[in-house]
Amino acid sequence: MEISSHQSHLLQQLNEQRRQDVFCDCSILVEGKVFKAHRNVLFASSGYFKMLLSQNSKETSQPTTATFQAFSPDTFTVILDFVYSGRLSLTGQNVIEVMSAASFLQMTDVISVCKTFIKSSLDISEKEKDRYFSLSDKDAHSNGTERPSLYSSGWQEGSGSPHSHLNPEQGAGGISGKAWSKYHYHPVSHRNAQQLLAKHEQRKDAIKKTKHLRLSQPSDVGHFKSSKREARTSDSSDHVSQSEEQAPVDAEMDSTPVGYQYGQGPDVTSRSFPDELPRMRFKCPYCTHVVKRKADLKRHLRCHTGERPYPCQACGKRFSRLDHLSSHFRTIHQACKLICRKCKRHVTDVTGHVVQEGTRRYRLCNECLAEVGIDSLPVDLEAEQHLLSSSDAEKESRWRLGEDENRSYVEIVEDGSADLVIQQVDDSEEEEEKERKPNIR
DNA sequence: CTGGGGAAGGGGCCC
DNA sequence: GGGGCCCCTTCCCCA
Repeated sequence: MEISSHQSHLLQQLNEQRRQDVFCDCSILVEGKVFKAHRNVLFASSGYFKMLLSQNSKETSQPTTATFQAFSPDTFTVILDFVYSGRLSLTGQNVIEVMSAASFLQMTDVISVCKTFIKSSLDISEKEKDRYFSLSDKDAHSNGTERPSLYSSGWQEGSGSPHSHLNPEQGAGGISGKAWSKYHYHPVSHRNAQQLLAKHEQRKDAIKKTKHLRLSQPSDVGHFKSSKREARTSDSSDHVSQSEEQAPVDAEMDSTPVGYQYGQGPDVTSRSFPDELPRMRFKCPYCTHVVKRKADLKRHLRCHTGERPYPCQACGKRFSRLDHLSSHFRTIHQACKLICRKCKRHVTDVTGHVVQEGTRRYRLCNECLAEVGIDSLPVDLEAEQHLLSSSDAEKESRWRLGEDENRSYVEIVEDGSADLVIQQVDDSEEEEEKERKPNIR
């Protein structure tokens, strides 16, 4: 006969002991703040502590001290509260840090939930963006107060938030992997997020198979960055560089991202990081990349999630970054290089044409085009007429490509960039689009 | 097979 | 934090 309340009761008791510093035999120092805990609980919850404490098991008579500066006390509070309650207080503000810390501490359950949280938020974010972009209201973009706080609902038990799906009755049982299933985070579009994740991974596999193969080989991690980048990041502490050498890199989402692996050295009782370590560094939970700004990490995460929120309205190709889209648009569709590829003379849409040869597009003046033979080279009218031939007048007004053929090169560039319209669309559309445009790389 | 060029994409960093 | 620029690497295509 099993008494279901026993687990939660036991954990509650342990949590009470922790709060009252009863039988606590482990001190964790995070940026100067001391957290008291029980070794056996930490051992059971964290791969990092398991390794740390197992190597220190012979000295059980002495209290263990661990020191961290890789994450903030607030973040560790969230982690420790989870360890002792099974409840993870995730918010949009802390999820990156919590995931990074969980990666560090090798708490796979926490990582999984953080992943789901991020994925779901991205999905919600996309839908919200769609809504706002469809309004074509620039004010809505710039005025943050009008946008819903996508992460405002913390994932806390009994929060009453529509995004909170923790059942208070399920209380403290979630510390075991089996019981964890009770604590699935089910946001508005959890299922969509999972599908999105799977799709992103499939696409990423197809597109970047080579890179992933390289990434998945730890021995090659050191060659992942260019020499310049290595030099740039060399100011990082030993903490980072050592981790990059040790941590197995696996870009697959379904695998467990293993974070920093400390505690393997002789000094396992106390582990401090060098003081010169920048106070806040953001570690990618999927790879060993570390950035200084959260925004950079957010941008970097797109290369793992495969999120491409910026489609080119001219050709449908999607980009993960706005500047890449702008660059693509200027290069491909705006025909920045208004020179004849053969005679190098300046040409306009009147005096020359864009021709397509294989996958290459370039301009030839009418004279060179005649020399080469206009029949031998298909004139690529699509790029120039794509939008003009559209029946959508609004689209035509947005993408005034070649609208004024006498306009100077500089003018075209400047005005064109101003006309660049970014549209955010649902991923399901992308899949259909991908089928329609199989040549998109 | 090889080298050059174009394009994409990732990171650092400034505004 | 977002936008944008610069730099770099990688991949692909072509001569």
